[in-house]
Amino acid sequence: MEQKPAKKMFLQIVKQLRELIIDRHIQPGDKLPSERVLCEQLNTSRSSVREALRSLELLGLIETRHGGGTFLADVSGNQLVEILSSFILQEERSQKDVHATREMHEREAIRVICQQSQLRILPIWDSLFTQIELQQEVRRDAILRECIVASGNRLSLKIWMQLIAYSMTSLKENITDSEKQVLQVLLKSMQMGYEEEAIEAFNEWMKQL
Amino acid sequence: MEQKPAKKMFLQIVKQLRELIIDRHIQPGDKLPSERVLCEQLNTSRSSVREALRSLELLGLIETRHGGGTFLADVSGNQLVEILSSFILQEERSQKDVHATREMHEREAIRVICQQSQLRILPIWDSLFTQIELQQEVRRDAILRECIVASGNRLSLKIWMQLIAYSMTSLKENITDSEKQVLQVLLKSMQMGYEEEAIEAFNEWMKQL
DNA sequence: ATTACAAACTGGTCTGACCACTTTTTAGGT
DNA sequence: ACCTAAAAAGTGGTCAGACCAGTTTGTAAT
Repeated sequence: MEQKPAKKMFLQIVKQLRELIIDRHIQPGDKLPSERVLCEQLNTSRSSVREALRSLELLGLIETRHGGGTFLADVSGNQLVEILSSFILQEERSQKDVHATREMHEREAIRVICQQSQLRILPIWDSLFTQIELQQEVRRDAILRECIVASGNRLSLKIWMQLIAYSMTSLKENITDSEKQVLQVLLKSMQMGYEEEAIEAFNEWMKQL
Repeated sequence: MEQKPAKKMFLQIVKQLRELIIDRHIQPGDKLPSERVLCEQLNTSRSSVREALRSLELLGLIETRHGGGTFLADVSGNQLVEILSSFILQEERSQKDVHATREMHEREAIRVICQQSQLRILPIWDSLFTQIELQQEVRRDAILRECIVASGNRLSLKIWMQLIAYSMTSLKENITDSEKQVLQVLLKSMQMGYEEEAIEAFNEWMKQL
């Protein structure tokens, strides 16, 4: 049993693909091993490999050409954000930058919401507030995604989601009791349009994680 | 040709799932039809349905519980429509979003510099100030690049350079006389660590372009 | 050397099967 | 009637194999 089936296989494969890309120095535009080779090397089935590849494709991290092969997304092919992918996939030590950049997008979204009254009155904020209050299971990234979606910047959303996908932080877990207060401050400040207070609360929240 | 198999099946399924969620008023936290039901209703195979579902799972839009079912992710479900439409429908990149995102990275770099004294005392700021004063040819993007480089976030720098490449703005041209003053305010504010003043000057600068 | 064709390779889709886990139903006993 | 425990059904997780439809590569004929 060299492998623990603890987590979902397709997620493990995503991680293994990342390692494979690093180890073999695969560059953007380069070809990945074929699905059949991959499932043999990773000791899994082609279906699972495909589930992982399709996920990465929806994220825009890879391109597939029928009959041609699977390729690391190429920057030159006017895909705007693809460069991210290679950066995230290939440079392990850059987690700090990924983290900082992700927070940048989150902060900016909060600022945008604070500055636009029509965004501050969205019902989602009250809904979130209540859910947090009622101790319901709320994932951290869900809250942040709402902010970025609300901010209306699709490109920012796309960048952010790619950053999230590969960040090993605790953002994909539910919030805890100790976060309740600062989160409610954040939401209320946002609704009131108090930009600095909202940013302050956000920074406080991030400090806890 | 009533149906175009032009696009990948799993992308079509993602789209159809979106419609299904809308039509049936499926709310966040609600259960989706089972994989076996879906592949029957969508007239496809379970493999393809799974490829679509796994993609959405990596995006955090759905949750799956082994033996339990597939559920719309809490909170974020009601934004599913927007997210999917921007991802799947290959919505053309809005120049506005590119612009806003680029400015976001620039603003953040300025904030970082203001907040770290060792960045504020870099000789480059005095050098830039003098060059502007002496009316030398200085490209707008050169100034901004210095800021982002100084901020130390290499990922942000990579993203920014990509955004610049797609920007149709006049950032690649030299600064004009009318920008001199606001630029010098920006630089001085940065050196002094006056974050709000620097951001103010930056916004003023951008408004002119 | 060039061209045309065949073979090998690769992604795309589908079917069926089995396992692990959860939910629902059912049967038994109180 | 109620409660409990076992059985059944439902559901996601994984795998193996097959066939199709494109692409790439190798090869033979010109």
